[in-house]
Amino acid sequence: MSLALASYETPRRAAFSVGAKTNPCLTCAARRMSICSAVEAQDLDRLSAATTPQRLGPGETFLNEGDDASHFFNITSGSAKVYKLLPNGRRQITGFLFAGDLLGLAFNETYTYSAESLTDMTLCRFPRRQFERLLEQMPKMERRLLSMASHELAAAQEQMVLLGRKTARERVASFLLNLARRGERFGRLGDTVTLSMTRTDIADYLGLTTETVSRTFTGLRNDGSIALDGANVVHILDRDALEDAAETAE
Amino acid sequence: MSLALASYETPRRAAFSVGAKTNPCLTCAARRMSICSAVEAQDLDRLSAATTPQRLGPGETFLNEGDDASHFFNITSGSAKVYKLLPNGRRQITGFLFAGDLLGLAFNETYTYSAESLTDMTLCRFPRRQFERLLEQMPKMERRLLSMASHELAAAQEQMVLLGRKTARERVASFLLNLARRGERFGRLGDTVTLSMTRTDIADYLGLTTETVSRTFTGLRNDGSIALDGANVVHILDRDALEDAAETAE
DNA sequence: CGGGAAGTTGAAGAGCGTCAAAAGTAGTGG
DNA sequence: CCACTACTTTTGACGCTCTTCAACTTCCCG
Repeated sequence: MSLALASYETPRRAAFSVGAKTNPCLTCAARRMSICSAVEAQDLDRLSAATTPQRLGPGETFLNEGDDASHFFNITSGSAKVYKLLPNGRRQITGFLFAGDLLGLAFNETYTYSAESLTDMTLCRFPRRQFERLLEQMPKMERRLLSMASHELAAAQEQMVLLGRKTARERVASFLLNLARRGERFGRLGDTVTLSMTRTDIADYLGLTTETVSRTFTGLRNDGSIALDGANVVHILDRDALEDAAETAE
Repeated sequence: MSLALASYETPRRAAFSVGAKTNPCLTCAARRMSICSAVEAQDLDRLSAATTPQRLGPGETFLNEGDDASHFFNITSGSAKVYKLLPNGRRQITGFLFAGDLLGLAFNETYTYSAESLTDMTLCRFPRRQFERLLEQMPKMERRLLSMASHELAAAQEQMVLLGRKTARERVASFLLNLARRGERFGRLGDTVTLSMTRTDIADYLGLTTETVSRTFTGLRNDGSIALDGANVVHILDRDALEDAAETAE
């Protein structure tokens, strides 16, 4: 659910070494960012035994709102969007997900949202019941999960402020800054952001239309706050200006 | 965070019998709705030993965004609003809270939102560290907490759809239906809703202005979907019409 | 009663959405 | 390498919903 940065290109190697003798979790680039970091080395085998690795190309729907919540997912590489639809086709993207993010934490019987890959993706897929049993046996992992859920809750509240009370310009500026911050947390430079989602996706995430998002990008470019290198690479030229435009609290 | 119904008037007796010999949790009207329901009777003493009861009148701010997250709260009666502010004074209410709801689940060092009572309130106040220690000792309670957090996350996503993609009329209709449903879950009739919050609060929750909320109420009344008995009591006359107006998924 | 807050209603305007078309970009195949 | 197509993005003109500003009404508590 956390906002995030486009196309996570792992500095280490790819998520799975399928068929390797060593536990794949040990070499998983996403491990340190996810719940797995709370799992002791000797428990990793039980974790990896429960999981099925899965590879997806871009644009694949791998989770459908309303379906039985049979599985729990952990993204190991790539990015995805999570969304909900209204009857007449309006769409709200509730989050973009990246390596380390979790998905399917539905304690309801059915998923309450759909998810679709944006890029090539790899993920760990756990049968839900089995995952819940593992949680009971690994209190540290459960605590980590609770901590991640509470962070997501805080992010969701921040997003409510954006959707309920910010102007188009503030929304786009906040969005870019969030992506930049996420990039920094994962060791990238904070002044360049690569977008793995379309303008329509951004619009559906920010509660705007494609046209307004596009116009707002243009406006920020004309102000000298950002520069666009193609449609998908954004250089932050004037961070202070962007932060003023975002009207972020704190 | 869950939407909810105005002025929780407990069908049993008030939350605390201060100074009683028996454990106050045993007579707590909020127990069955909260995490405490996952605590064995013999553990209730440890729980109640950690808590300080607190009483508030209406309009008291008991939690401030940015303050040290020193305590964790459990509402035992009454209602409150949780909100975030933007620098220029704009406000987004991220939720209305009622008996059984939790507050202060910040795994950050500081609160990320403020909270203010709407009515007379009682709450249980736990020092955060101590509460975390109790959680470690009571895995069932921790699991219950995780389940509540994931429900809140689903509710937050639903609210994002409302804020990002619904019209004023759809927002107000959804809001009223949510209150009505919450009322039903707590044994009240689903066709009358008592509002414990002002029009301004509703507006700040729905991402609108007071005027628009007021006009929308009037519109729904003129359609015959609702009737207003004073400003704070809403009778749902035509539930189907209201559900159509809400454009809820599913 | 009376005064202040909360709610309602009205008129005008702004910001964003809608509709339409042009420009840019990527993939495909001759 | 270029042409062709399909899609995404950008830009423009216009309209609508909701906001803003203002006045009036209702409610409530002393």
